[in-house]
Amino acid sequence: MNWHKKPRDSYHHGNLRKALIDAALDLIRSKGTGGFTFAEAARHAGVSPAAPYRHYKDREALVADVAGQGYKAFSAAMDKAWNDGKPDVAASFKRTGEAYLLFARDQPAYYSAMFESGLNIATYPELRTAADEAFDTLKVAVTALVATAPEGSRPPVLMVSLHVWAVCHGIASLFGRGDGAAFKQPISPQELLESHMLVYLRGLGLKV
Amino acid sequence: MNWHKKPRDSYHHGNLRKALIDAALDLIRSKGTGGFTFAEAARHAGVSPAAPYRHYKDREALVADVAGQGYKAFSAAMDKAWNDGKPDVAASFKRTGEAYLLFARDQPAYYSAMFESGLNIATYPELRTAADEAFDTLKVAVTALVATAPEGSRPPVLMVSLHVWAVCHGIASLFGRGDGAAFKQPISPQELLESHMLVYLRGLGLKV
DNA sequence: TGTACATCAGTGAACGCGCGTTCACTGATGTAC
DNA sequence: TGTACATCAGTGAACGCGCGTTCACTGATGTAC
Repeated sequence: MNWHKKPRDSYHHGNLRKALIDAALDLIRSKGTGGFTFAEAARHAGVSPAAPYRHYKDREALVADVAGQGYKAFSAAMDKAWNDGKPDVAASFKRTGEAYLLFARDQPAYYSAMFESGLNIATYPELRTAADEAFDTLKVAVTALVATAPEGSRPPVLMVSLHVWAVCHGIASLFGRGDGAAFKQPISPQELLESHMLVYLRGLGLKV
Repeated sequence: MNWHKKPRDSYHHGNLRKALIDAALDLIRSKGTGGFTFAEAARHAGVSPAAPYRHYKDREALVADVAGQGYKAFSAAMDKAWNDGKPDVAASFKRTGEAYLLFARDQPAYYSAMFESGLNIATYPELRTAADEAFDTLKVAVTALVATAPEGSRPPVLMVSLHVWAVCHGIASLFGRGDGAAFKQPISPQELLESHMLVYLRGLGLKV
């Protein structure tokens, strides 16, 4: 974990932006989204306090970039889990929901930056776009799932997608955090999600 | 909104703790959980920067107290909505879920302090207790709801309670915030919760 | 009821520190010819 | 291929400022007798 102390081999850093994001992730993990300064991130990345200004207007812009990268990683994880619905829709759908929980558990710093940093969506519209992209994967999965029902008795995709998103997010946020903030319960997040989806899909009349 | 500028009528403040909590709520609302300093809260409350130390060890202790008060207010709102299951269990249950959403919408500062301040539950065990108290109301409601099913086909109360908690929390966090952080959708939080519970309860075999 | 005294809850001045931000600078890299 | 030059991405010193925290203090309140 001493990567940030490694002396640079040249005057130029090479990839300071990435280094700053990594530093921010480290600091968010240990002190929370608002728990570090711009100068601290620079120090962590091994550069002078003036260097970050070449890449970000201010500390918030850095956090926003972290959130953006988080959405990208999240989107990729969801895509990978869905895997175009192979080998079958039911299994892929389940994997996709689990990917949501795993991301929250394994990447709590990204998760915090994405959902709890209090960044105003109006100020950073690209965050909204990035989030929508991840949500699209979920919608694709739900569309495929809903299509297994007989025509005429298919529930609306958007509604179902939002339900699924909400329940994944609720379970992940409350019970499935990788850090100390979790309200731990005797039932695991994975079990909670699975049991919920079982009941919910039965309620939709879908046999999975 | 100039209450904090009102000169005190005596040397003693009278209720500085409450004033500091109000100041913190104000600041959280405009700048986020981590977006203000201890000195700023003091200034906002109209006292010297040394005064808060009579009541709190540090800034974090103040935020923790805010979260604690938030849980109390939340618990009270849930209790009031449940109203001992009157006039009937189905209506009360629905009201209780809606109370969750309303709290998140109308008290975003409390909501942030409670769920997004990154306070470590191990450091402030009283927060866990306060949260459990609010959750208890939900469990009471679920118990009554489940009891309307024929004996032998009743789903486990804890599981259902956690499902309901998660979905309320997910909807509130993602779509139902009173501040700029909401991922607004064409379906309202209230509609989302209602449609979800309709499907979910059908899946449980409960007629409501 | 009056008084003496302990305790409580504030003041305000002081301190060192680190932060944000600017600046003129410089080393490294890319490119036109 | 060599060279001149523009641009890029850093440095490091400097600044003023506000923060956190401590301290001796003091005004207000509560209470024993």
